[in-house]
Amino acid sequence: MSKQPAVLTLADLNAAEPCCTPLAERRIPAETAAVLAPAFKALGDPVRLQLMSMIASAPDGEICVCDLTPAFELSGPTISHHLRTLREAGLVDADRRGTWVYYRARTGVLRQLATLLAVEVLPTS
Amino acid sequence: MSKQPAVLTLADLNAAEPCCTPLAERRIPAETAAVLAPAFKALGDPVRLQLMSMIASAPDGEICVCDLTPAFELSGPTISHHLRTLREAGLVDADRRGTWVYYRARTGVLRQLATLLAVEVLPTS
DNA sequence: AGGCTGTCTCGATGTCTGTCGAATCAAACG
DNA sequence: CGTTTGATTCGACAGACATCGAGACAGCCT
Repeated sequence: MSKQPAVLTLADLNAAEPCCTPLAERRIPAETAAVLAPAFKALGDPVRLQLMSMIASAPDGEICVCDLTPAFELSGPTISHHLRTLREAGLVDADRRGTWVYYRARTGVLRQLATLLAVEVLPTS
Repeated sequence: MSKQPAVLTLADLNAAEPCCTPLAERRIPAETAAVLAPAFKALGDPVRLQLMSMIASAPDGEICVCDLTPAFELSGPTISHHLRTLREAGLVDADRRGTWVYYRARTGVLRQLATLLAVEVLPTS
């Protein structure tokens, strides 16, 4: 299951080193796009973007579902569905401790995405 | 139509100054999420991510549709549809000059998105 | 054990999205 | 002009998605 795959996987995205060069530097290959697109797709919903922000900015690095759900006017199952989407996109990790489930951001992945979108500042145009 | 709206708009995203604080710094408000999510959504498709990269990394800052279409095994209308999506998300601008249409990246918007995803590096944990 | 609370899964439903072929529009060229 | 070439729009269709209520599951507490 962890025998260095031929293609890039989501697990690789949490590494310290950048997986890819910035979007604007050179054309990204199809395989890379296929791996990264789902992460952007997961962030492409207002509710999930807010959830991601709440999780990533949580004071202790993690936040309880019980604090996330009441922040939206949506049913519990719907929030759970969005959290699962973020999980499957590799953006967050879930961890059950007793009654409550805590979510924490995979900062490595966020950093990779930020690097990918980074744009050179032009030298005085 | 352009009388300084109460809420953030896509046009603001191309400004030089950052529109928002990073995701992980503080929770982003619902209105901000509603404006930014469509941009991530547009990047959430492998074809569009590659298109975006091809446009952003074009040597002259712009690239012809006639160079984009043959790079994929997709019909012309389908590529056109994806380009429209990128356009409506505010990520690219289109410009017809004679027979050909050229696309260029709105680097300001890309920069905003990168800033939003930026993550602080922890001080030796 | 039995009940309670928090979270997730399942099934259903209406909407949105990716894709294509055909038709249309825009500009160049005979 | 008519024709050709490049790009978009239109109409259609299969598949994916957001949302919900009902039910299942996991831990607490008495």
